[in-house]
Amino acid sequence: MATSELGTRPTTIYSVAQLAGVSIATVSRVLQGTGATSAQIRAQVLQAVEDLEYVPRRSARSLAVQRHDAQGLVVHDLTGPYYSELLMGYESAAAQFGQSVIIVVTGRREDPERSVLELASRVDGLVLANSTLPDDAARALGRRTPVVMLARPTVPGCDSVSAENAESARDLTEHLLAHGRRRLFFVGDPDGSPDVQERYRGFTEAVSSSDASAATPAIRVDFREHSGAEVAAQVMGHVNKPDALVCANDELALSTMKALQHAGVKVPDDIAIVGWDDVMTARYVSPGLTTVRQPLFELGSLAATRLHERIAGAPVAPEPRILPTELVVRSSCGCPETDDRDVPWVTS
Amino acid sequence: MATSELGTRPTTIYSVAQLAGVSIATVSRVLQGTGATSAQIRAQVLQAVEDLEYVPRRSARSLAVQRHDAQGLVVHDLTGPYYSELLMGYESAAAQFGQSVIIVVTGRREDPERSVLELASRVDGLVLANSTLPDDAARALGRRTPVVMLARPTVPGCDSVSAENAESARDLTEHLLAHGRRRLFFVGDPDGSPDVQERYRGFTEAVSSSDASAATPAIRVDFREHSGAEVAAQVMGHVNKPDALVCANDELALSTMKALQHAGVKVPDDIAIVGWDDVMTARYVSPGLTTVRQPLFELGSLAATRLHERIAGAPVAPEPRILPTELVVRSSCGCPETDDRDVPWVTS
DNA sequence: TGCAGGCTTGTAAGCGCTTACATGGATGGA
DNA sequence: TCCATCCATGTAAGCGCTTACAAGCCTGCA
Repeated sequence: MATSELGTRPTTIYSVAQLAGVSIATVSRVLQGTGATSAQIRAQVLQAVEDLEYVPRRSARSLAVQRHDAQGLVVHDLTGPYYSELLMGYESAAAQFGQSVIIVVTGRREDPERSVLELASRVDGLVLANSTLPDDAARALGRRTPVVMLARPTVPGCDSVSAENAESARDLTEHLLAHGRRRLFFVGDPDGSPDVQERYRGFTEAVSSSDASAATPAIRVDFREHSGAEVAAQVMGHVNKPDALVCANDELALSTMKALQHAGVKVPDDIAIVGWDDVMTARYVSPGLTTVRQPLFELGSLAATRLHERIAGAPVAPEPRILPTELVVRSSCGCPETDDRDVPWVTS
Repeated sequence: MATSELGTRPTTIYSVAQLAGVSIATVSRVLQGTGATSAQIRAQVLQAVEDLEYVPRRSARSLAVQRHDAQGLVVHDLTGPYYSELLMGYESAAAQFGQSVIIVVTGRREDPERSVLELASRVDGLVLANSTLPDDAARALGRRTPVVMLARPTVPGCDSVSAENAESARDLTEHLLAHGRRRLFFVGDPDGSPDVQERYRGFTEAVSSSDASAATPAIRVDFREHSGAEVAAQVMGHVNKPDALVCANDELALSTMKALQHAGVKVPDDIAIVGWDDVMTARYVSPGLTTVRQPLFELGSLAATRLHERIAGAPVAPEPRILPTELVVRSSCGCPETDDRDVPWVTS
């Protein structure tokens, strides 16, 4: 019955020990389940814990055992469906291991590197998503604490997990080629993130091993929704209009599609459009957006798992873990409108 | 140049003190900026810190000062655009105060209450979103540590921040009534969350102060996208079909709209549909979804700020803070299709 | 020249927990 | 009946940091 005022902090292991009539070592042992304890004593201690509503201070434990039971997740931002899925997967796996997750968003920090360093001092390991820290900073960090890179190439001393990109880019591009498209543009900035870079690579590989032509370089725009108008303008102004656009992600693809349609362009008849991520909107627009689904939840969960293994002492994996992706064909690529069967609002 | 092996943990305040030739107290003082220090000594210490790549252990500091410089954010899940915006706002504000944020998702925990308790022991305060913990648990927590309720009515001893609901529900409903709609259904489970409950209240108030009729009780379905088919089936099977649906959120509204359209119903001609949240998809579907925009980023940021104030010693606010929402009129309500001006893909 | 008072720095006592080691009582075999 | 063992518990030494207090030095004024 600890009706302690807020601000009073009396309930420590000492209070419990005193109430239970034992030493603090015994309390610790029954709470941790380490060491042998008699049923009698155990019951007393547990009773005292309950009466006092005792919860051990984490910081004291962390200091004593030199472990935080926490993981740090560092991302550049949190916008869009990409990160919420990822985060769900991450938190879910971490919870299973009894790990807390502390998240820092570097995009809004004045000094990301010191935020991360400071984070490192309160966790047992870190997951670094792309565009958060430069490689050398990541490597330095990797010398200090376990780190796993997310959606980003490995650096020495760090693990890496990501979703497949180049191959699905090839598939997607070849799909467009099979539809007879011959003037393909890539939309997105390959220097913006490793993901986009890989997608661009797959795209160019597929195009150059065909008789089609691609606009080189890509239409370099920011990842986000607001870029659509700009892309449409560039496309419309081009002397030799494309007949297909491979966009670096769905937000880009969708806003471009809308802007184009707004300007009177028929999608996919005049221009086919495809993207990445399979966001919710992709199945709601008309035509449905052909895209690539990434196993985001699994990716997050894999990152947490790998980090946990590293923390537990596993060595750095020599090879990056790459999760397969899945082509989701709808009709923005030129395929016929399907009679939605895999869509949440239709009972099968 | 600390090329320490991973696993060696030698760099403590003692190493720094030794290298700089001072006492640990002095090191602590220059690092904290507390107490007077001579420029000479300060430079030596800073140099040693740099050479050793020293970063203080948080747990030791936390133990000593009885503060974590961390806030806990407890949410039920993380799906959808709702939470990513909120989280962005939260993290952003917390970062400004130098607070870390630890997040726990109760939806996937076997024992939410003890997860939160355990969280409480590593932060200085908590924000509890709706559907995470029962009121009595929240109140108990509020006696132990500062807590701010998010999108959820206040309980004694806790603060509360949320977005306006009932009033915008009234506005939305009256808007539908002004379009001549007379058989309005509410879709969503008022018992599911305080938000929905308030929206339902606003809805019924507006309907009952008009000559329209409402189906009572509401069509009670889960918040999520997959419920659309079920709603459509119920609507279609109804002896006296509605001419307008007020849905508890956009996912529900959108999937219902799709399912209805799939069944040949014209939206908005046969049935008008409106929702809540203004998710990305709302502006991409056809007809555009009329909805209510909540200031999610601000809400998150406000929660973090209020919690920070509480931690700093401010008393519990007597009144909940309620952020205004905004009606976003598109055409699913029966308004004419606008020539999109406020939409990201159109350059104004 | 002597001493009060102001600065800078060091000393040491915690913060609350874990755990190696010491201790004492009960147990069982000779 | 005695002693070696084992088991349950207590004692105390940290973990790495902060901070109240003591101590030493220098300055300036009487």
